Amino acid sequence: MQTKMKKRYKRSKQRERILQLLRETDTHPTADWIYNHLKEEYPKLSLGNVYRNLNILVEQGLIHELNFGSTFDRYDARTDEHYHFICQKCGTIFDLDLPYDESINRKVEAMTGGKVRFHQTEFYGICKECLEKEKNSSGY
Amino acid sequence: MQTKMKKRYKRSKQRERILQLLRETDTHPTADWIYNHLKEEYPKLSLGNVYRNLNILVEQGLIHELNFGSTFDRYDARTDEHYHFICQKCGTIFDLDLPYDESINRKVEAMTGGKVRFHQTEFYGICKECLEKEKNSSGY
DNA sequence: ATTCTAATGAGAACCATTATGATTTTCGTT
DNA sequence: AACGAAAATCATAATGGTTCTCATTAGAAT
Repeated sequence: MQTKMKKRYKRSKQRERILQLLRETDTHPTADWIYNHLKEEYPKLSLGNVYRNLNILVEQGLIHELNFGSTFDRYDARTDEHYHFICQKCGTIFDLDLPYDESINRKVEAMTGGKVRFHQTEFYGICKECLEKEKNSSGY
Repeated sequence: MQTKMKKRYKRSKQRERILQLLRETDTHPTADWIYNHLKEEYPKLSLGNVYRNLNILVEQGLIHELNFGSTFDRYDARTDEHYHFICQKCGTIFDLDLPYDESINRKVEAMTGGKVRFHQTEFYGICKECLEKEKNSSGY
Protein backbone atom coordinates (compact mmCIF):
# COMPACT_ATOMS: atom_id res chain seq x y z
CA MET A 1 0.00 0.00 0.00
CA GLN A 2 1.25 3.42 -1.04
CA THR A 3 1.90 5.99 1.67
CA LYS A 4 -0.97 8.43 1.55
CA MET A 5 -0.02 11.95 0.47
CA LYS A 6 -0.96 14.51 3.12
CA LYS A 7 -3.72 16.65 1.71
CA ARG A 8 -3.29 20.41 1.65
CA TYR A 9 -6.24 22.60 2.37
CA LYS A 10 -6.91 26.17 1.34
CA ARG A 11 -9.05 28.40 3.47
CA SER A 12 -12.63 28.94 2.55
CA LYS A 13 -15.04 31.43 4.03
CA GLN A 14 -17.84 28.93 3.94
CA ARG A 15 -15.91 26.24 5.78
CA GLU A 16 -14.78 28.65 8.48
CA ARG A 17 -18.33 29.85 8.91
CA ILE A 18 -19.63 26.30 9.22
CA LEU A 19 -17.07 25.54 11.91
CA GLN A 20 -17.89 28.74 13.76
CA LEU A 21 -21.61 27.97 13.63
CA LEU A 22 -21.00 24.48 14.97
CA ARG A 23 -18.93 25.89 17.81
CA GLU A 24 -21.73 28.26 18.75
CA THR A 25 -24.30 25.54 19.19
CA ASP A 26 -24.59 22.42 21.30
CA THR A 27 -27.56 20.91 19.50
CA HIS A 28 -25.54 18.51 17.31
CA PRO A 29 -27.12 19.82 14.10
CA THR A 30 -27.61 18.05 10.80
CA ALA A 31 -26.12 19.19 7.49
CA ASP A 32 -29.52 20.41 6.45
CA TRP A 33 -29.92 22.53 9.57
CA ILE A 34 -26.55 24.15 8.92
CA TYR A 35 -27.47 24.75 5.29
CA ASN A 36 -30.72 26.44 6.26
CA HIS A 37 -29.00 28.64 8.81
CA LEU A 38 -26.38 29.85 6.36
CA LYS A 39 -28.22 30.16 3.07
CA GLU A 40 -29.46 33.63 3.95
CA GLU A 41 -25.92 34.73 4.63
CA TYR A 42 -24.54 32.86 1.60
CA PRO A 43 -27.40 32.79 -0.92
CA LYS A 44 -25.42 30.69 -3.36
CA LEU A 45 -24.47 28.07 -0.80
CA SER A 46 -25.43 24.55 -1.80
CA LEU A 47 -26.22 21.63 0.44
CA GLY A 48 -23.59 19.60 -1.36
CA ASN A 49 -20.97 22.10 -0.36
CA VAL A 50 -22.05 21.93 3.27
CA TYR A 51 -21.56 18.18 3.16
CA ARG A 52 -18.19 18.51 1.45
CA ASN A 53 -16.94 20.94 4.05
CA LEU A 54 -18.28 18.93 6.95
CA ASN A 55 -16.35 15.94 5.65
CA ILE A 56 -13.19 18.02 5.38
CA LEU A 57 -13.65 19.29 8.95
CA VAL A 58 -14.03 15.69 10.09
CA GLU A 59 -10.83 14.73 8.23
CA GLN A 60 -9.07 17.62 9.95
CA GLY A 61 -10.31 16.37 13.29
CA LEU A 62 -12.01 19.68 14.05
CA ILE A 63 -15.46 18.16 14.38
CA HIS A 64 -16.98 14.75 14.97
CA GLU A 65 -19.70 12.99 13.05
CA LEU A 66 -22.42 11.30 15.09
CA ASN A 67 -24.47 8.63 13.41
CA PHE A 68 -26.76 7.54 16.15
CA GLY A 69 -30.16 8.68 17.31
CA SER A 70 -31.61 9.22 13.85
CA THR A 71 -31.33 8.24 10.24
CA PHE A 72 -29.19 11.20 9.28
CA ASP A 73 -25.79 12.35 10.41
CA ARG A 74 -25.25 14.98 13.05
CA TYR A 75 -22.12 16.99 13.71
CA ASP A 76 -20.40 18.10 16.89
CA ALA A 77 -17.62 20.64 17.36
CA ARG A 78 -16.81 19.28 20.81
CA THR A 79 -13.91 16.97 20.06
CA ASP A 80 -13.08 15.96 23.61
CA GLU A 81 -14.49 12.60 24.60
CA HIS A 82 -17.92 12.81 26.15
CA TYR A 83 -21.16 10.85 26.35
CA HIS A 84 -24.59 11.59 24.91
CA PHE A 85 -28.22 11.29 25.91
CA ILE A 86 -30.79 10.78 23.14
CA CYS A 87 -34.44 11.44 23.86
CA GLN A 88 -36.55 8.84 22.06
CA LYS A 89 -39.55 11.15 22.14
CA CYS A 90 -38.34 14.52 20.88
CA GLY A 91 -35.06 13.42 19.29
CA THR A 92 -32.91 15.88 21.20
CA ILE A 93 -29.31 14.86 21.74
CA PHE A 94 -27.42 16.45 24.57
CA ASP A 95 -24.02 16.12 26.16
CA LEU A 96 -23.53 14.48 29.54
CA ASP A 97 -21.00 15.55 32.11
CA LEU A 98 -19.96 12.06 33.05
CA PRO A 99 -16.24 11.47 33.48
CA TYR A 100 -14.75 9.70 30.45
CA ASP A 101 -13.50 6.27 31.46
CA GLU A 102 -10.19 5.85 29.66
CA SER A 103 -9.17 2.74 31.60
CA ILE A 104 -11.92 0.67 30.02
CA ASN A 105 -10.19 1.04 26.64
CA ARG A 106 -7.12 -0.69 28.04
CA LYS A 107 -9.32 -3.37 29.52
CA VAL A 108 -10.91 -4.08 26.13
CA GLU A 109 -7.49 -4.17 24.49
CA ALA A 110 -6.37 -6.77 27.00
CA MET A 111 -9.51 -8.82 26.36
CA THR A 112 -9.43 -8.72 22.58
CA GLY A 113 -5.80 -8.27 21.60
CA GLY A 114 -6.82 -5.31 19.45
CA LYS A 115 -6.07 -1.60 19.69
CA VAL A 116 -8.81 0.69 21.02
CA ARG A 117 -8.75 4.29 19.82
CA PHE A 118 -11.84 5.51 21.66
CA HIS A 119 -15.27 4.47 22.80
CA GLN A 120 -18.59 6.20 22.79
CA THR A 121 -21.66 5.68 24.92
CA GLU A 122 -25.21 6.74 24.18
CA PHE A 123 -28.01 6.74 26.74
CA TYR A 124 -31.48 6.32 25.24
CA GLY A 125 -34.61 7.34 27.09
CA ILE A 126 -37.00 10.22 27.69
CA CYS A 127 -35.68 13.63 28.61
CA LYS A 128 -36.90 15.65 31.57
CA GLU A 129 -38.99 18.01 29.43
CA CYS A 130 -40.83 15.20 27.66
CA LEU A 131 -41.46 13.41 30.97
CA GLU A 132 -43.12 16.53 32.32
CA LYS A 133 -45.25 16.98 29.23
CA GLU A 134 -46.39 13.36 29.53
CA LYS A 135 -47.32 13.85 33.17
CA ASN A 136 -49.39 16.96 32.45
CA SER A 137 -51.37 15.36 29.64
CA SER A 138 -51.96 11.97 31.26
CA GLY A 139 -54.85 13.13 33.43
CA TYR A 140 -56.89 14.79 30.67
CA MET B 1 -53.19 11.28 21.77
CA GLN B 2 -55.09 8.13 20.76
CA THR B 3 -54.16 4.82 22.35
CA LYS B 4 -52.25 2.88 19.75
CA MET B 5 -54.02 -0.27 18.54
CA LYS B 6 -51.94 -3.35 19.19
CA LYS B 7 -50.85 -4.78 15.88
CA ARG B 8 -51.54 -8.41 15.13
CA TYR B 9 -49.03 -10.47 13.29
CA LYS B 10 -49.46 -13.58 11.22
CA ARG B 11 -46.67 -16.08 10.92
CA SER B 12 -44.59 -16.04 7.82
CA LYS B 13 -42.04 -18.57 6.66
CA GLN B 14 -39.73 -15.86 5.45
CA ARG B 15 -39.78 -13.92 8.70
CA GLU B 16 -39.15 -17.03 10.75
CA ARG B 17 -36.27 -17.95 8.50
CA ILE B 18 -34.74 -14.49 8.79
CA LEU B 19 -34.90 -14.67 12.58
CA GLN B 20 -33.39 -18.15 12.56
CA LEU B 21 -30.58 -17.00 10.29
CA LEU B 22 -29.87 -14.04 12.55
CA ARG B 23 -29.75 -16.32 15.56
CA GLU B 24 -27.25 -18.57 13.84
CA THR B 25 -24.74 -15.81 13.22
CA ASP B 26 -22.90 -13.32 15.36
CA THR B 27 -21.66 -11.11 12.53
CA HIS B 28 -24.36 -8.44 12.85
CA PRO B 29 -25.32 -8.75 9.19
CA THR B 30 -26.91 -6.16 6.93
CA ALA B 31 -30.27 -6.56 5.19
CA ASP B 32 -28.44 -7.14 1.95
CA TRP B 33 -26.34 -9.93 3.41
CA ILE B 34 -29.48 -11.65 4.67
CA TYR B 35 -31.15 -11.23 1.31
CA ASN B 36 -28.20 -12.77 -0.51
CA HIS B 37 -28.08 -15.71 1.88
CA LEU B 38 -31.78 -16.52 1.47
CA LYS B 39 -32.50 -15.81 -2.18
CA GLU B 40 -31.32 -19.25 -3.21
CA GLU B 41 -33.70 -20.82 -0.72
CA TYR B 42 -36.51 -18.38 -1.56
CA PRO B 43 -35.93 -17.41 -5.19
CA LYS B 44 -38.80 -14.94 -5.17
CA LEU B 45 -37.64 -13.18 -2.03
CA SER B 46 -37.22 -9.46 -2.47
CA LEU B 47 -34.92 -7.12 -0.60
CA GLY B 48 -37.90 -4.96 0.29
CA ASN B 49 -39.49 -7.89 2.05
CA VAL B 50 -36.32 -8.54 4.03
CA TYR B 51 -36.42 -4.96 5.24
CA ARG B 52 -40.12 -5.20 6.05
CA ASN B 53 -39.61 -8.30 8.13
CA LEU B 54 -36.55 -6.96 9.89
CA ASN B 55 -38.59 -3.93 10.94
CA ILE B 56 -41.35 -6.17 12.23
CA LEU B 57 -38.86 -8.26 14.21
CA VAL B 58 -37.50 -5.04 15.71
CA GLU B 59 -41.05 -3.95 16.65
CA GLN B 60 -41.56 -7.33 18.28
CA GLY B 61 -38.35 -6.86 20.23
CA LEU B 62 -36.88 -10.07 18.85
CA ILE B 63 -33.89 -8.36 17.28
CA HIS B 64 -32.04 -5.08 17.61
CA GLU B 65 -31.05 -2.63 14.93
CA LEU B 66 -27.53 -1.25 15.10
CA ASN B 67 -26.79 1.97 13.27
CA PHE B 68 -23.18 2.56 14.10
CA GLY B 69 -19.96 1.51 12.44
CA SER B 70 -21.13 2.07 8.89
CA THR B 71 -23.60 3.90 6.75
CA PHE B 72 -26.08 1.05 6.63
CA ASP B 73 -28.06 -0.74 9.30
CA ARG B 74 -27.02 -3.99 10.86
CA TYR B 75 -29.16 -6.41 12.82
CA ASP B 76 -28.52 -8.45 15.94
CA ALA B 77 -30.58 -11.27 17.41
CA ARG B 78 -28.85 -10.93 20.78
CA THR B 79 -31.32 -8.81 22.68
CA ASP B 80 -29.60 -8.82 26.04
CA GLU B 81 -27.55 -5.70 26.71
CA HIS B 82 -23.97 -5.97 25.58
CA TYR B 83 -21.18 -3.84 24.16
CA HIS B 84 -19.56 -3.84 20.72
CA PHE B 85 -16.13 -3.48 19.18
CA ILE B 86 -15.91 -2.00 15.68
CA CYS B 87 -12.73 -2.46 13.66
CA GLN B 88 -12.06 0.72 11.70
CA LYS B 89 -9.95 -1.23 9.23
CA CYS B 90 -12.01 -4.26 8.21
CA GLY B 91 -15.40 -3.11 9.47
CA THR B 92 -16.03 -6.19 11.58
CA ILE B 93 -18.32 -5.71 14.54
CA PHE B 94 -18.09 -8.15 17.40
CA ASP B 95 -19.61 -8.58 20.82
CA LEU B 96 -17.67 -7.92 23.99
CA ASP B 97 -18.05 -9.87 27.19
CA LEU B 98 -17.93 -6.87 29.45
CA PRO B 99 -20.44 -6.78 32.28
CA TYR B 100 -23.34 -4.43 31.51
CA ASP B 101 -23.30 -1.52 33.94
CA GLU B 102 -26.94 -0.96 34.87
CA SER B 103 -26.17 1.41 37.72
CA ILE B 104 -24.88 4.07 35.36
CA ASN B 105 -28.39 4.44 33.93
CA ARG B 106 -29.68 5.45 37.36
CA LYS B 107 -26.79 7.85 37.72
CA VAL B 108 -27.67 9.56 34.43
CA GLU B 109 -31.31 9.75 35.48
CA ALA B 110 -30.30 11.49 38.69
CA MET B 111 -28.11 13.92 36.73
CA THR B 112 -30.61 14.80 34.03
CA GLY B 113 -34.04 14.28 35.56
CA GLY B 114 -34.94 12.10 32.56
CA LYS B 115 -35.73 8.40 32.25
CA VAL B 116 -33.02 6.12 30.85
CA ARG B 117 -34.19 2.98 29.10
CA PHE B 118 -30.78 1.63 28.12
CA HIS B 119 -27.34 2.67 27.01
CA GLN B 120 -24.98 1.31 24.43
CA THR B 121 -21.22 1.54 24.15
CA GLU B 122 -19.09 1.06 21.06
CA PHE B 123 -15.32 0.66 21.10
CA TYR B 124 -13.61 1.81 17.92
CA GLY B 125 -10.14 0.66 16.96
CA ILE B 126 -8.20 -2.01 15.11
CA CYS B 127 -8.95 -5.66 15.72
CA LYS B 128 -6.32 -8.26 16.51
CA GLU B 129 -6.35 -9.74 13.01
CA CYS B 130 -5.81 -6.40 11.30
CA LEU B 131 -3.03 -5.49 13.73
CA GLU B 132 -1.20 -8.68 12.82
CA LYS B 133 -1.62 -8.08 9.10
CA GLU B 134 -0.21 -4.59 9.54
CA LYS B 135 2.80 -5.91 11.42
CA ASN B 136 3.55 -8.49 8.73
CA SER B 137 3.37 -6.05 5.86
CA SER B 138 5.18 -3.16 7.49
CA GLY B 139 8.66 -4.53 6.80
CA TYR B 140 8.22 -5.18 3.06
C1' DA C 1 -65.31 -23.26 3.21
C1' DT C 2 -65.59 -18.40 3.74
C1' DT C 3 -63.84 -14.22 5.01
C1' DC C 4 -60.93 -10.87 6.92
C1' DT C 5 -56.41 -9.28 7.34
C1' DA C 6 -51.47 -9.64 7.14
C1' DA C 7 -47.63 -10.86 4.16
C1' DT C 8 -45.61 -11.08 -0.33
C1' DG C 9 -43.23 -9.80 -4.87
C1' DA C 10 -42.04 -6.52 -8.13
C1' DG C 11 -40.89 -2.30 -8.85
C1' DA C 12 -41.23 2.70 -8.14
C1' DA C 13 -40.34 6.32 -4.97
C1' DC C 14 -37.81 8.57 -1.33
C1' DC C 15 -34.20 11.06 0.63
C1' DA C 16 -29.69 11.65 2.74
C1' DT C 17 -25.34 11.81 0.84
C1' DT C 18 -21.77 11.81 -2.78
C1' DA C 19 -19.94 12.64 -7.33
C1' DT C 20 -19.36 15.48 -11.66
C1' DG C 21 -17.86 19.27 -14.42
C1' DA C 22 -17.34 23.91 -15.48
C1' DT C 23 -16.01 28.16 -13.09
C1' DT C 24 -13.98 30.87 -9.36
C1' DT C 25 -10.75 31.42 -5.11
C1' DT C 26 -6.81 30.82 -2.69
C1' DC C 27 -1.97 31.29 -2.17
C1' DG C 28 2.86 30.27 -3.11
C1' DT C 29 6.01 31.79 -6.63
C1' DT C 30 7.88 34.89 -10.33
C1' DA D 1 1.29 42.83 -9.11
C1' DA D 2 0.52 39.05 -12.09
C1' DC D 3 0.81 33.92 -12.92
C1' DG D 4 -0.34 29.36 -12.40
C1' DA D 5 -1.40 25.13 -9.94
C1' DA D 6 -4.43 23.21 -6.81
C1' DA D 7 -8.46 23.55 -4.03
C1' DA D 8 -13.15 25.26 -3.37
C1' DT D 9 -17.58 26.46 -5.26
C1' DC D 10 -22.14 26.16 -7.51
C1' DA D 11 -25.54 23.67 -9.77
C1' DT D 12 -27.11 19.57 -10.71
C1' DA D 13 -27.09 14.65 -11.60
C1' DA D 14 -26.19 10.25 -9.69
C1' DT D 15 -25.94 6.82 -5.98
C1' DG D 16 -27.56 3.66 -2.79
C1' DG D 17 -29.84 2.18 1.34
C1' DT D 18 -34.48 2.04 2.81
C1' DT D 19 -39.48 2.62 2.42
C1' DC D 20 -43.78 2.64 -0.03
C1' DT D 21 -47.49 1.08 -3.40
C1' DC D 22 -50.55 -2.09 -5.16
C1' DA D 23 -52.19 -6.23 -6.99
C1' DT D 24 -51.88 -10.99 -5.46
C1' DT D 25 -51.18 -14.80 -2.10
C1' DA D 26 -51.21 -16.99 2.38
C1' DG D 27 -52.66 -17.39 7.49
C1' DA D 28 -55.93 -17.94 10.83
C1' DA D 29 -60.57 -17.04 12.91
C1' DT D 30 -65.53 -17.94 12.47
